[in-house]
Amino acid sequence: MEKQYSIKEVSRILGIPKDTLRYYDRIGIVSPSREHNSYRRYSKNDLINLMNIQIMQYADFSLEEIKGKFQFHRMQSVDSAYCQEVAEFLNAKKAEPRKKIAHLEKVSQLLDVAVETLRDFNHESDQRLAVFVREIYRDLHKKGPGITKEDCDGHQN
Amino acid sequence: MEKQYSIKEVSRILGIPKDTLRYYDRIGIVSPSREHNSYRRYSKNDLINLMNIQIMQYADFSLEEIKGKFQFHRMQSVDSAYCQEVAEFLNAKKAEPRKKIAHLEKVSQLLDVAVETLRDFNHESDQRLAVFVREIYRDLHKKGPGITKEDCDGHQN
DNA sequence: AATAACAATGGAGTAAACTCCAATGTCAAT
DNA sequence: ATTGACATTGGAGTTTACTCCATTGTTATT
Repeated sequence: MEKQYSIKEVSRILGIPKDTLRYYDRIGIVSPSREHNSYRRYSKNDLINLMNIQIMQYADFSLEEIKGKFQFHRMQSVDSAYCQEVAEFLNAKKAEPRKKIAHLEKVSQLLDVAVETLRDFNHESDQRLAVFVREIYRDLHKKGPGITKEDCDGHQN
Repeated sequence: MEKQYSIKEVSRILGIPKDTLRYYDRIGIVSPSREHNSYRRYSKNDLINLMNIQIMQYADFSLEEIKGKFQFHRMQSVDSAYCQEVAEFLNAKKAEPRKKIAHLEKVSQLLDVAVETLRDFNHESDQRLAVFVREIYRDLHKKGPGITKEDCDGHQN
């Protein structure tokens, strides 16, 4: 007979709060079986699913996506067509972290230059800061706002 | 006399919805002066502040942080002590995007390996996937959960 | 005077993923 | 039988940055 786990044990083992486990049950993400007294009994499979969910969340998948796109029992039974489907889904998601990294790299540079400029002002860092800010503005509105700090400081109707 | 802008003009120029501008006013982030009729009148300085806010948001600062840490008029008047203070704050923030990038890079690799493994299973990619997942688990709980997929699949009390 | 276009306000709703609470039920040990 | 630790539920609250709405006021034009 396989060991079953109480909600408290699962919480301790996986580091997921009990309330969160109940929430997952509620929204149908991991719904363990129940004892005669209506206490939740988590199977080892439930634990594996929960671990998979933790990994997915680490990878920035929403619970909605997790619920909609992943049926772990189908993956465990090595359903080849289904594996291809999931592979395609994951493949499409690969663009997301790349985009975020590109964004964060700009932020990182921006902070570097901003700190430099604030620490001891000089024309070189000030220029670089201006360049960054313009670049960000281009990102912000795909077409620039038609106004910049300089435009503002200067004359305009 | 400097030109003043109506809320609609500001919205168009900076691409910020009118409701958002009113919201910023409400929470005291940018509170323009008012006309006799209580209409908001944005000065060029207000516009500059709003642009600075857009940049800050791009750099993942919350409105709370923006409101609490940045007083643009103090920066414009080149208050040296204040500039140092802000420089220190920004400097401390530099760790954040770096950490996020490190995280996203792992996610990116994870997706790569997961897709590879799902597309055509082989021991090499499967191994690499296992290694990644373990690494993520180490990240998740600074000390591992004392349980892994393998532990689960195998025997255990 | 009527209409349209703009403005104001307070307050409610939205998203996501929890998190907390009160009331109640169950179980093991004293 | 009573305590304490554990469990259940429905429902409300949290967070952040908006976003929407209904009602009402203002301005310019017809």
